[in-house]
Amino acid sequence: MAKFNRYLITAALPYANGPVHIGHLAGCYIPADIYVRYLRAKKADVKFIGGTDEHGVPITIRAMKENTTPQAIVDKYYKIINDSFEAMGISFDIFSRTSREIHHKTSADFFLKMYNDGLFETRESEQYFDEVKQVFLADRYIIGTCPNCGNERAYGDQCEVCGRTLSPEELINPRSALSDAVPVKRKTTHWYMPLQNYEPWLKEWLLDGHKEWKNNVYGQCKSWIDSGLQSRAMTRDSNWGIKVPLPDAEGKVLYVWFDAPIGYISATKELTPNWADYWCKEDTKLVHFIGKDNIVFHCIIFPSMLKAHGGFVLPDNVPANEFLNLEGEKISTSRNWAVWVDEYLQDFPDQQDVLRYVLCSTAPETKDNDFTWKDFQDRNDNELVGNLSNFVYRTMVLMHKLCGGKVPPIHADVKDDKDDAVLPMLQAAKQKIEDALENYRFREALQEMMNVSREGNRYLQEKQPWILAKTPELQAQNQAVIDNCLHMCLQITANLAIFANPFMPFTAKKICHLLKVVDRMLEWENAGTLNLVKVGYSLRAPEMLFTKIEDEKIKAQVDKLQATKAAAAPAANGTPAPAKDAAPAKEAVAPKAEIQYDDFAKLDLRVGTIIQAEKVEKADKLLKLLVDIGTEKRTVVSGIAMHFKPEEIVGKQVTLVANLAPRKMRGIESQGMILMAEDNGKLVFVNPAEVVAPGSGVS
RNA sequence: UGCGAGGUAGAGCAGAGGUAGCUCGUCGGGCUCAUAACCCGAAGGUCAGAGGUUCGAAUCCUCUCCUCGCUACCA
Repeated sequence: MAKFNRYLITAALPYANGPVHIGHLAGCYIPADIYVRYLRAKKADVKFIGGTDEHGVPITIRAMKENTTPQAIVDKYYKIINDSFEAMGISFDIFSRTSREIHHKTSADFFLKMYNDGLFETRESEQYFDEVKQVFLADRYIIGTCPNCGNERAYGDQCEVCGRTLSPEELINPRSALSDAVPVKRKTTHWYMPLQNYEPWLKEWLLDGHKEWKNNVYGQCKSWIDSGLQSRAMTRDSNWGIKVPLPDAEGKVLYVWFDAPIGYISATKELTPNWADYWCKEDTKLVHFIGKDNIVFHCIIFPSMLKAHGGFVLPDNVPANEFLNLEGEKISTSRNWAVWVDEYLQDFPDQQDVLRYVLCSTAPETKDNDFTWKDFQDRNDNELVGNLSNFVYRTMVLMHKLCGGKVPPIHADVKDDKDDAVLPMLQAAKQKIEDALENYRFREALQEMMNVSREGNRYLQEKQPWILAKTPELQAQNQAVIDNCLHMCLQITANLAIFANPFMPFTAKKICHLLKVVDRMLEWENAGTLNLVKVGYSLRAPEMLFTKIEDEKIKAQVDKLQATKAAAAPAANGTPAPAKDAAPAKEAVAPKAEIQYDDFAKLDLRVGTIIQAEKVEKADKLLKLLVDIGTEKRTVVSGIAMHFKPEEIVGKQVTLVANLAPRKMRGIESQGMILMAEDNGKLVFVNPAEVVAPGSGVS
């Protein structure tokens, strides 16, 4: 421990094309946050770095499909992701983004330094090109018929139906996933990093020097290194990303896996002018928290880059976690099989610590694990409510009933073995939690913390102060025993706040509030002592730290998941579901910017009746409607043909935006817009609950 | 296909040659300060399967099966 004087902790940069889900939290962000909070409690000099990864081909493709810009996509998800982390108490010192100027400069400089030192080789290769969209295509974005099983939607790198690994050449009838065009080969030049040159060094630094790394991490690295490394392209053909800082490099950007980890450096620069202390001094302990899919990049490629560039510290550890499943199935963003953090926060307000607790205790530290809502409820009800919350509550209640609401004194003359055992128990727990945390065994640390509460309950049960209080004739001597017991219970409660703080910071603060102590009590050095609450202090009224979760709430969550399955089912029969290719089923709802009443008042909303409806020729989605708004009849073109037949909507009342600037669609001028509610892809008319006169205003 | 990690009680995990353990659930009992919470006790395992080494194997070796990841242009 003495070896390091400061800590630099990073958590994988989430990719900004979707919100974060519980798998992200369990695998990476919660362990990282626990570690960081523990270090801060020990008053260590620590910086916790995070941010979104905003480059890469998938974002550009998504933008193309949604007819928007990559920037719009990353802006949207940066906000959602950042808000989710903040609300969950993931205590980043900075949560930056790789689209920021400082990152562009840092990455470009990093590349340039390596370039100037002659550490890249250039190679020309032939890549598939989409002539319609004018972009190079990654293998993944070429679709064709699988030569093995005949699946017509096999990807250029793999067939999802038979699992066979493919190359685009093998596909029968290959076409671009973006435009359906037949891809052509085109020559392109890229800068490669010869990773094989770093092999001897990697063997020494990683294989010999870091045998203490987790099995899954070490094993995978060893396998890569032993099988021989190759040159790897560090640039791509794209116009979204960090421009290659060289002449004649138009249309070339840095490979996202080159720039993303440099994001840790840029974010630190953005955070503090002393960034170099954290990145360049040998007495800094750098730890990367990631999921198992990121192992080679963080353990082999990025360290090789740092080594090649020179002047940077290398990771001391990369405690990668495995994956979290959900109700027995893999979490899937595209199939919407996930518990989204932003939705959890809405559905379970102020219950961040429940999720933090459950995800930590079921974290996939050594193998993939399963999250189920039933387990979530059980752990909350049995462990948090039954054990922890209950101990604190009964301590507070008894203290009020039997000790006048004040911290009772210790009476040395009646102290017994059980009282004396409390201090060593707390000290042993502190030691065990420290050992576990410093070795990245978070589940174990959490269990030790809960064990303290369990010991507290047992102690209280053995002393039975409520029995002693029932014999008034012995009041004088019994009160001393009661005092000792509750004094100890209160000290245990205070210790619990310190122990719980890294895992459940919101709960730790609640305990501080109950005990009327300041947050500084949570400093780690205070753990394992018995002078945290002062004799004679009057404390607050008892409060439950956690409450049971009703069955209906759990059922609602399970139903919500099952509904996504049902929604996906029709696509599954017939043609194979284009799972990853489909636009994510979830449209996260980012709240729009606040507006003033005047902005709202500009809208002219009116109720109208549809008096005519017909399909627009050569357009699958459009219906041409004639809407009667009392004073006049408006022609409106509406994109609802997939949802309604013309004949079934004639006579319906609708809400019309009457002062929207007219717009021509398919040659027809649309004079307004009809309000629709969207429920998971299903459209529903927004109209008055009762029929009103055509032209009635809406406000 | 190859490589890596994992497979231990209903669930989640620990144990790395010497009597299979912890938390939760289940069952039985106790208690009443505490939200049927708390405390005590019990049941529940051919340690994925097969073979081998050994006085002795969950643990070491060989083979097989299952899950997940990586397999170098998904990020």
